[in-house]
Amino acid sequence: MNKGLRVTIQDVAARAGVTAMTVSRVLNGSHRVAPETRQRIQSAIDELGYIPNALARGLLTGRTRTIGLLVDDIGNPYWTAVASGAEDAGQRAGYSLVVGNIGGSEVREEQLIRTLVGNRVDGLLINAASGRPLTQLMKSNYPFVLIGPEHKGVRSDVVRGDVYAGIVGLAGHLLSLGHRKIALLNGPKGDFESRERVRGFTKTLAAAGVGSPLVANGTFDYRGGYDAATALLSLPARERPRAIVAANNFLALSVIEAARELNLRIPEDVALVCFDDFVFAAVIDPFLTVMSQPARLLGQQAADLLLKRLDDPAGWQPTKLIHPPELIVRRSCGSKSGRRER
Amino acid sequence: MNKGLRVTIQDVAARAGVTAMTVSRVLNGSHRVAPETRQRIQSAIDELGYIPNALARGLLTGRTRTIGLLVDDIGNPYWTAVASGAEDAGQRAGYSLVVGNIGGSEVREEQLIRTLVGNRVDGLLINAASGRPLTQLMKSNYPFVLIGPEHKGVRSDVVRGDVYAGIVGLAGHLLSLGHRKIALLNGPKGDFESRERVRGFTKTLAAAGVGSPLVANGTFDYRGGYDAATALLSLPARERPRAIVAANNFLALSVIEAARELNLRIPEDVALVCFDDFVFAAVIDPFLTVMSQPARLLGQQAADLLLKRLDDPAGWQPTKLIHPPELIVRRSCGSKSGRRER
DNA sequence: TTGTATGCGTTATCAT
DNA sequence: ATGATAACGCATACAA
Repeated sequence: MNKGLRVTIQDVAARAGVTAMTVSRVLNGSHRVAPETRQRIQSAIDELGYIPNALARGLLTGRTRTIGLLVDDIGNPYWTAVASGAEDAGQRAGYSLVVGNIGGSEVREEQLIRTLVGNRVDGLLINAASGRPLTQLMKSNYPFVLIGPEHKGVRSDVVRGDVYAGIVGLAGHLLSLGHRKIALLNGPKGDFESRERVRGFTKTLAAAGVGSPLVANGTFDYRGGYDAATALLSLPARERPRAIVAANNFLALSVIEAARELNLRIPEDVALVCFDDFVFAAVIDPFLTVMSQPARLLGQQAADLLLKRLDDPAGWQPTKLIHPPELIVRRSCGSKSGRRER
Repeated sequence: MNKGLRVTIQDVAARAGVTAMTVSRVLNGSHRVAPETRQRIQSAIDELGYIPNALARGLLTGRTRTIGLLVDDIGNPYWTAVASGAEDAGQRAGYSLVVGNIGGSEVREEQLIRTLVGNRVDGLLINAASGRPLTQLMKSNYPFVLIGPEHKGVRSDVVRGDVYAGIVGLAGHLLSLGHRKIALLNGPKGDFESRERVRGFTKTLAAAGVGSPLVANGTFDYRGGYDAATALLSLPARERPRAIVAANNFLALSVIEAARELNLRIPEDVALVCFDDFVFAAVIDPFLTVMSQPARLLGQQAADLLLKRLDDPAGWQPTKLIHPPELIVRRSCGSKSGRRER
C-alpha cells in the first residue's frame, strides 16, 4: 500500500487531538460533535488528504454501498444505455455501480458473479444467459434483479422490454408492407428472449397464413452475425428472404454488411428491421427501422427495485416490470412513410 | 448481510474439521496441505457455497487486485474499446477492472477518484480533464497511468495517440483534395488534446498558405456538438466552411445531423473527416473518412504499464507511449479513392 | 502438516 | 460531547 494511503483514521485523530471514534462521528455526520472539534478534525482530514478505507468500513458494517451490473456486451449501445440509467439511479441514492462484461460466456458470467459477491456488492443487476448461478444466489438470499431474460424457478425482480410484442410488431409491419418471405435473424439459441422472439415470429406469420418461417440463429458478436446473415442472403433465389428481422442492432449491421458483399440493396432487395434504437440508427445507410426499447429506463428501474429491496429486505416482494416497445419507421424497411428524422 | 454470505472461513473450517488457517492455505493454493485434508475442505467450500470476503482479504494484505479506469464517456465506442483492452490485460493478470464515467464533469472526476481510492483499487487508469486530483495522487505516490491528455508537472506513465500527427494528417488530406475553407470542430477548450489539435490544425493550414483558420469549440455530448456544428454551417456563404474536421465520432455525427437540417450534402457541400474509427463509421451515410487510433491497444498498454509498476514499485520509471494514427479514407471527405469497405 | 496469536481500519456498544 | 473496547473475516509470523 502507498504512503499516502497509510493515512488512517488514527492519524487524523492524533493530529486533531481526539480519538478515532470522534473522527468517525464527523465522517458519518453525527450531530453529537462540538462545532470546534468538528472543525479541527475537518482540517486534519484535509491536510492529510485522508480518504476512509471502504474495505474496513464494509467489513464491519456488512454494506458496501455498491451494486453490480452484469451485461452481455457493454460495447452495444443498448447496454451502455441500460448501464447509464442504472448508474444514475444508484448515484442518486449514494451507490456506486460496478459493471461487468459477460461477453456471451457462461463461465465468465459465473466468474464475474463470484468476484462481485466476493467484493460484497450489496446486490446485483443481471442480464443472465445462464440460470445456474442464479439459483445459487437465490438460495443465499442474495438480492438481485433480472434485466431482460427471465428464468424459470428463479424468484426475483424482473425488468424487461416486451420482446414478444416487439417481434409481433416488427413482423407485422413487414407483413403490412406486403412481405411474405420474412426471416428472423435471431440471437443465440435457447435463452428466454430468443424463444420469445421465435414464438412471436412464428405465431404472427402463421396468423397471416405464411408457412414455414425462416429462423437463423447467430451469436451477438460480429462474426457470428455476419456468417448467419450471409448464409441467409445466399440462399437460392426462391428461398432467399425478402425481408429480415434482426434481433439487435449489431445483427442488423451484419445484414447490412452481408448484403453489401452480395450486391443486394436495402430495402429494394431485402427489407430490414431490428430491435433497439440507438444514436447511429438514424444515420446509418439506410436509416434503420427499429423497435425501440426504453433501455435507460430499464436500467433505472432495475436499480430502483434493487435499492428498494436493500432498504427493506423484509418487505420485499418480487416485482415484474414489462415495457411495451415502440416502432420507429425509417427507411430500411422500404416503407413509403419512412422518415429521415430520428 | 445475507444469510448465504454469513458463511465465513470459520464455518468452512468447522465443517471440514480443521482450522481456518488450513482453509486459508487451500484457498491460496499452498502446497503444504495433505491431499485428503484439501479434498475435505474443498467439499466443505462447495457445500456451503463459500466465497471468500475480498474486503477482509484486502484490508489485511493491502491489495485488492482491482484497478480502476476513468473515462470521459463510456457511451463512446472509442472508450468502450479502450475499456475492453484494459479489461483484457487486467484479467490476464488476475485483476478486475472497475470503470467510472466522468461525463465531462470535474466534480464527478474527483468524486470517482475518491470512491475508487477509498475502495483501495491498486491503481488507476485515467483519462483526466482536470490536473488537480492528479497532483494529489502523485503526492500520495498512488500508481496511475494517464490515457490521452498529459498534464504538466504530473509525473506518470502516459499512453496516447499522436493527436498532433492525426490532425496534421486529417487537415492535410483535405488540403490535398483542394479544400481551403476548412474548420475544426474541436472538443472542450483548454485541455491538452484540444490544444494539440488547434496547434496542428493552424500550423498545417498556415504552411499551406491558408490564413485565419476556423475553430469551433463544442462539448463532446450531443447537444453541444450539434449547436456548434449548426453555427458553423449557418455562417454566410463566403465564410461557411467547405470541409470540417471533427474531433471525435460523436461530433462527426453532429455535423451530419446539422448538415441534414440545413439541406447541405456531404461531401458535395461540406466534406467531413474525424478522429476515431468505429464499427459504425463504415455504415454511416456517408461512410466516414477517419483518423483511426488503436483504442484497444491503448487500453491494454495502459493496464500493462500499471501492472508492471504494481509488480515492482521500486523499479518504476515513467514511460510514455505515443501511437501514430492511421488515415482511413472512405466517402465523407469526397475523395475519389474513397472505399466502400471498412 | 497443522494450529495459535495477532492485527489490518473502521464502527457499534457501552461507558464516562 | 467524547473515549475505551471489541469485533468484522482473513492471512502473516511463528510455534508445535
